[in-house]
Amino acid sequence: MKGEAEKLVVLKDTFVSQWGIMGTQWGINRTMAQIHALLMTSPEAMSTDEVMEELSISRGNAHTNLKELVNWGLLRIVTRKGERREYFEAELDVWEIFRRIVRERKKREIDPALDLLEGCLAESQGMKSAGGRAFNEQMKSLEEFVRFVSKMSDRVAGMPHGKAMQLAMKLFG
Amino acid sequence: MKGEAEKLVVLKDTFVSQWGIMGTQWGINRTMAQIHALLMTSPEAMSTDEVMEELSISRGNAHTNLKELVNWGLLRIVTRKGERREYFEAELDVWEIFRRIVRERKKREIDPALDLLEGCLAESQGMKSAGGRAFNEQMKSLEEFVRFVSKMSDRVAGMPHGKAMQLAMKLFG
DNA sequence: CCAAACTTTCGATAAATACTGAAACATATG
DNA sequence: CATATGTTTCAGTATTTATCGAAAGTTTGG
Repeated sequence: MKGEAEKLVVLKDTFVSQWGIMGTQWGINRTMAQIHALLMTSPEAMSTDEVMEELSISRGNAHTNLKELVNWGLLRIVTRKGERREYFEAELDVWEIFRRIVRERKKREIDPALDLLEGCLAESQGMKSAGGRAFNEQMKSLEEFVRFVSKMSDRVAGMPHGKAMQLAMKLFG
Repeated sequence: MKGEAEKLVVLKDTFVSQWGIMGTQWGINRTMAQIHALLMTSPEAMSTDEVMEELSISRGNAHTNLKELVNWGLLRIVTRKGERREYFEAELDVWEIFRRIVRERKKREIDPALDLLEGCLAESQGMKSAGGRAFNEQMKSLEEFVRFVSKMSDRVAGMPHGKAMQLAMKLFG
C-alpha cells in the first residue's frame, strides 16, 4: 500500500495537469494554468529553473508564462537574501485570486466590446431608414447592458472580501 | 458623400468582423461570433445559405456554428410556411443573451473546476503530514469559493430581468 | 571592466484548432 | 418510389497558437 507522501505527489500532479487542461477551456494557455496550479500548491516559492524542471518545459515557455502570471497579479516575485535569483510565489487568498481574474477578464473581454459598441452606436446615431434605426436600437441595448456589466465587475472586484461575502449572504442567504 | 444605406452596410460589416475577432478573445471561435453578430443585426431570419454567402464561409463551417449557437440558446430555428428550409433568428433581448452566456460558461468553466477540486479535496482528506494538510487546506478554500461562485451564477442566470435590475440598483445605486 | 550568474528575446518547429468541399444521408412531394 | 431539396458528416488542409532552444542582453561582484 502506498504511503501518504507518494499519494500526495500523485494527487498534486493530477491537480496540476488537470488545472492546465481546464485553463485551455478558459482561454488561457495550458502552461500558464499549470504553473499557477503548481505554485498554489507549492509550500515554497519556486525559481524559473525549478518550474522548468517540475513541468518539463523550456526556459522560454516558463519565463513567458511566469511573467504573464505576475502581470495578472496571481504570482509575486520574491528574493532570498544573498541570492540574485528570483523566486515566484502564488497569491493564495481565493478572494484576491478572484478579484484579479475578474479585473483581467474585464480588460480583455468587456472593455474592447464596449469600445466597439460605443463606436457603432455613435456612427448609427440619427439614421433615418428603418434598417438604420433598428441597428442603432440594437447597438443601444447592447451598449447599455455591457456598460452595466462593466460597472458591476469594477464594483465587485473593488470590494474587500468581508464586504462581498456579507452582501452575498444578504442576497442569497 | 455616402448615403445612409451605404454607411449602414459598412458599419454592419465592421461590427460583424470585429465582434468575430472579439470572440476569439472570449474562447469562442471567430465564425461563431460573426454569425451571432450578423444575426443580431439582421432584420430577417437567415438561412444557412444566406449566412454562407454573407460571410463567405463553407457550408460545413456555417452549419457547425449555427448549430452551436442554437445549443447555446443564442439563436432560434424558425420556418416559413410552405418552405422546408430552416431559418435562424437571433435572441435580441440582452438579458436573455447574458443569461444564456452565463449558463454556458458556467457549464464549461466552473463545473469541471469544481469537480476537480472536490476530487482533490476528498483524496487529501485526513492527511497527516504538513504537506498533505497544507494541500488539503488550499483545496478546501478553492472548493468552497468555486462552489459559491457556481451558486451565484445559477441565481443570477435564473433571475428575470426586472428582478435582477432592481437588485442591482439597490446594490449599486 | 571582466566574468559569472541570471533573464529575456526570437526565429524555427510542433501542436491544436478551425475551415473547406465534397460526399453521404435524410425527408418531403409529385 | 424517384427525385429534388435540404442537412450532416468527415477526411484533408490551412491557420493560429504554443513551445522549444539557442543566442543576445543585463546585472552584480570581484
